[in-house]
Amino acid sequence: MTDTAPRPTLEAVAARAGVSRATVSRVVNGGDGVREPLVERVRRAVEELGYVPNQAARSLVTRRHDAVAVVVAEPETRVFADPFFALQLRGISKELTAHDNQLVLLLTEGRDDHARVGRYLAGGHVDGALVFSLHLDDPLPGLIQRAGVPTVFGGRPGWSDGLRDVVYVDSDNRGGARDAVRHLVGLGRTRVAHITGALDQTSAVDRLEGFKDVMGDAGRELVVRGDFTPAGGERAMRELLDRCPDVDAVFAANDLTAAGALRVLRERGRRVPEDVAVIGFDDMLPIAEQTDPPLTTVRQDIEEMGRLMARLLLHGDEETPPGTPAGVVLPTTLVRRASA
Amino acid sequence: MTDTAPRPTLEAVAARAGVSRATVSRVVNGGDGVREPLVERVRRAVEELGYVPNQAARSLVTRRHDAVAVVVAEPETRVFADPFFALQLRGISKELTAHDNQLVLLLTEGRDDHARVGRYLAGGHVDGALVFSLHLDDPLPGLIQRAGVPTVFGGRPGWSDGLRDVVYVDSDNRGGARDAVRHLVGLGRTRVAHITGALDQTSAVDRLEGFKDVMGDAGRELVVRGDFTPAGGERAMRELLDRCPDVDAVFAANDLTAAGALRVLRERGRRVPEDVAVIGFDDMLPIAEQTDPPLTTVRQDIEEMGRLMARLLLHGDEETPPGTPAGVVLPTTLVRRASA
DNA sequence: GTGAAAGCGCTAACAA
DNA sequence: TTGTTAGCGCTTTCAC
Repeated sequence: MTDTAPRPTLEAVAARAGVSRATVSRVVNGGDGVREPLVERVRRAVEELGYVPNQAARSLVTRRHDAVAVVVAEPETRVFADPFFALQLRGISKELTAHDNQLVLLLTEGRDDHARVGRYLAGGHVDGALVFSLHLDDPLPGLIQRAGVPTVFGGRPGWSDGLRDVVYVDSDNRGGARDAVRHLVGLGRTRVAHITGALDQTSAVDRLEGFKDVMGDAGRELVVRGDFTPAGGERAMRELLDRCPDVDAVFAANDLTAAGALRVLRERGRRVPEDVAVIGFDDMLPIAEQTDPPLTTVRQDIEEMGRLMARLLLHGDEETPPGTPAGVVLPTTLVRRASA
Repeated sequence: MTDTAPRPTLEAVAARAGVSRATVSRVVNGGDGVREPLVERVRRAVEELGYVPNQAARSLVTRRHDAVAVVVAEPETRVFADPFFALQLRGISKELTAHDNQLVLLLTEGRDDHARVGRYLAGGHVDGALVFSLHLDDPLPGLIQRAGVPTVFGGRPGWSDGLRDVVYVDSDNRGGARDAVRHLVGLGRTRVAHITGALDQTSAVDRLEGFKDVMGDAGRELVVRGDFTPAGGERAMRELLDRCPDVDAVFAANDLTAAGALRVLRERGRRVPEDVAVIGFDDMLPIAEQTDPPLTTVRQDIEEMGRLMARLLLHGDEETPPGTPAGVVLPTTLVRRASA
C-alpha cells in the first residue's frame, strides 16, 4: 500500500534543467517572474521526468490542500434510495475538478461518526466542506460550524439556534410547490390535497408552505402526512380517500410518494388524471417516467445545485460583497407528463 | 479557504507534557514502548491542547496517506440513474472509515478526465485505488495499472489484453442468471426469453452466459438485445412479442429493463405472471417494489461488494497467499415477488 | 529575474 | 525507555 517507484523531486527537475529549485517551483506554480527560455527548459525537464508535485510537501508549507470535504449525513437509507445524492455529487465533482480540487467524501452513519467528522474537519485536512444534512435536529451542522471550516450547506438548514450567516444552496421548494398546486387549480380541480414529506426536513416544510400559499385554509383538511417513501404515499392516499372521497387532485411531496399514491388510486379504481390528477416533486427520472401514467412533476436542477455549492465554497469570498444573502435558491420547473 | 486558527503542533504538546517530540509522536501513534505515566501525561496534553496531527507533515515522511481513491468511470449517465453506485460507496466508506482511511472520490467524464486521473494516481496522493469501469473498451483500467497504484476493480474487468493478476470483486452474474432461468423453467415455462443488457459490459455478458447455461441452444432465438434501460426493455419486448408471440417467460438483464418489458406486456394485454412470467436482476428497491406487479428479481449484495473491495485493498497483502484467485465473486439470491 | 537558505510538522534512525 | 537529530519535498523570503 506504499509508493514503490521513487518519484522525481523538484531537485531532480532543477538539476536536469540546470536551474535552482526555486525557479522550478515558480514555473510549476504558474511561471510568473521567470523568463521565457527558462520556463521552456523547466517545462521540458518536468515533462521528461514525469514530475508530479508532492502535495503533502506543498500543503505542509502552504497550509492549503486543494481538497474539499463532502459530508453526507445519512441517518436514513433514503439518501441512497434515490439518485439525488449522486447527481449533486456529480455537479460538485465537476466544479472542483475545474479548479484542481480533490473531493474527500465523508459519509456518516450516526453519532459515532459525528465525532470522527468533527475531528477530521477541525484537523485542517481540507480547505472547506460541503454539507448535506437532511434533518432539523441534526447535530452535525453545529459541530461543523464549530470546527471553523468554511462551509456551504446543501438544502436550507433547519436548526433552531440563532446561527446566522449560514451559506446554503437550495431549490425553490416553496415556489415549485406553488407552481404545482396552481397547475392543478388551473386544471379546474377544486379538491386539491397534499401528501407531505417527512416534516423534519426543510424541503418538506417548504413544499407544504407552498401548498398553503395557494390553497390557504381551504386546503387544511386535505393535508395528509407522508414521509417521502412510496409506502408513506400509499398510506396517506388511503387515508385521504377514506376521509375525503371527493378529492380530485393530489400534490405529493416527491415522486416516490406520488408513485405510492398512484398505486392506491389504481387499486381503488380511480382514473389518473381523469378522476384524480397527481403531481410529484423531484423529477426523478427512473420513477417519474416509469409510473403509470407517467408523472407530472416539479423538476429541480440537482446537478447545478452541487456545482453551485462548490463554486460558492471556492470563490465565496471574492464574489460575495458583504451583506449578500447567505442562501442561494435555484428555480424549479414544472414538467408535464400524463398524470396532471 | 485557508486555516486560520494556528493549530498546536507536536512541539507544543511536547513542551506541555515535558517530554520530547519523539515521545509524543510515539504516543500519538499507538504508545508502544513508552512507559505508562508518560503516556498518560502526553495524552492529557494532547487533550488539553486539542492537538490533531498534521497529515501533510506525516505523509511527507511516511509516504503513506491513509487515503484511497475511488474512481468511477461514468461515460454514461446511467451510473447515476440507479442507487447501485451509492450503495457500493457506502460499503466502501464504512470499511475505509473502520481503518482510518479517507475516501477521495474521482468521477470521470470522458477522455480529458482520464489524463487527470492518471496523473493524480501516479502522483502518489493515495495509497490505493478502487475502480469502477463499466465498459469493455475503457482505457482507464490500463492507465491505472500503469500508474503503479494498488488497485481493486469493481466488477470483472473486460479488457482483452493479457493483463493478469487483476484483483476484482463481482457478483455472481452468471450463477444468478442461471437461478433466475431455472426458476422460470421450474414454473413450467417452456418459451423462456432473455433481454440482454449492454453487451459491452461484463455483467451483461455474464448474465447472458448464465441464460445459455440453462437454455442451451433452445434459447437462442429467444435472446433479444437490450441496453439496461427501460426504453431498451420496451423495444426488446416488442420485438420479442412480434417474433415469438408464444413467449411465456422473460429474464431481463436488470430491473430497469424488466420494468420496460412489463409496460409493453401490459400494453399488449398479456397478464403477468399468468401469461408471461418476468424476472429482473439487481433488486433495485425503488424499481422492483414499484412495478406492477412487483418484480421477482436477483439480488446482489451491493454494499458488501463495496466493503469487500476496500478490505481487499487495505489488507490484500496479508490475507492473500500467493496464487489466490484474483477475483472474488459474491453470491446472489433470488427474491420472489409477484412477477414470476 | 534568479538562487541560496530557512523552515513547514512530522517520523525514524541512532545515541544515550 | 527516552531524547537528539536528520531529513521528507516543497515554498518563500531575502540577497544577489
